[in-house]
Amino acid sequence: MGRSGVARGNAAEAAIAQGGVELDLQRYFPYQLARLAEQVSLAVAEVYSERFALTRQEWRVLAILGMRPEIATKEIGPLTTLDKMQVSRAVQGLESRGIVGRKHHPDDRRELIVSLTPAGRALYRKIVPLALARESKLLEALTADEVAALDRVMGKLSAALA
Amino acid sequence: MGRSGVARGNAAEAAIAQGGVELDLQRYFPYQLARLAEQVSLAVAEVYSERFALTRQEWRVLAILGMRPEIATKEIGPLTTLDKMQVSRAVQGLESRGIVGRKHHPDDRRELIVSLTPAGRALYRKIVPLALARESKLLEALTADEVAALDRVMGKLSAALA
DNA sequence: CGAAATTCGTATCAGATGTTACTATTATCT
DNA sequence: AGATAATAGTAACATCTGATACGAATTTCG
Repeated sequence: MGRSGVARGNAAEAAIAQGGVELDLQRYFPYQLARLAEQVSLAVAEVYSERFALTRQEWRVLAILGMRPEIATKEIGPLTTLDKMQVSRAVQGLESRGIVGRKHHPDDRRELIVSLTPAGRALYRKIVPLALARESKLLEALTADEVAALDRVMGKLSAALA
Repeated sequence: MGRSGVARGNAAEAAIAQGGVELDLQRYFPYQLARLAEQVSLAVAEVYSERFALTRQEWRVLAILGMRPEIATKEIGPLTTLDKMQVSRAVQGLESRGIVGRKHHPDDRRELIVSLTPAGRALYRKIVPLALARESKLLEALTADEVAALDRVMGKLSAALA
């Protein structure tokens, strides 16, 4: 029988010869995923960051507000995967630039209700088509079947982790 | 004819009635991907962070060193997707704990050559099986075909972005 | 050869981020 | 009701991170 390690690279073989297991970072799924997510994040950030000076957190809050005319601050976290401090800072940033307004909930004065200002809504209308176009451009690299498969598998993985 | 927006949710319909396009963050691919990557990153960080007090950057450098007995610092960045400052700090952190050693390149004293110490190699041998097991556990949620498809599609997307 | 430019790695400082603790308000429990 | 606990949001502090600039070593080019 042939010696072991025939199908592996030299480094792997060397590691195994030393009695160890080895890990190829380039083929390690968590690393691949982190790298891809970083690339995509950078590509998308061009849309909201460079042209509109929004942070990623502010952009997420803005996206949520586009669908919900009014929303309690405490609801934003779960919807955007931001912690409450990140939400607080993002909303403050948006408010300081006149993109959102805040008021107290009438029945619970601890809560703040956030909504887009007219300027905020105008910004939203400008930015969303660009963001959607960027998404389309990214996914153009794939066939429709591949996009569907990716979507399904990512959902499955995400659900398994939750 | 029915009015438009029949197949959409109320929020979408409301946005469209206002003449705007809308974006559902939960279904926006870049957000889904970022969220999944974050979940996976946290799951994997349990392995190296909690038990061995390594940062993500240090873990990546360690992973590279497991395959390359010696490596120039300047090569680490491209292999790990870290910038030179992150590499510098990660290597310093590893050195301060006796996990790696450094020496000058004999023919170019600007460069530093990094290698695992015996303690570093022992750590590597302990940690890699755990990291691989964690990867397997994550991917258990998928069928073999799904894993293959995911790998292929991620590679395709990543290549298109590079 | 010797000045200028380039490369490698790091110090330094500014800004971003996470953690803890606090204030204000409301809910709960006796 | 009144004390106690819980919740929403933020301030304050410590830490992490990124950008710039620098010193040391080497290379390039006049």
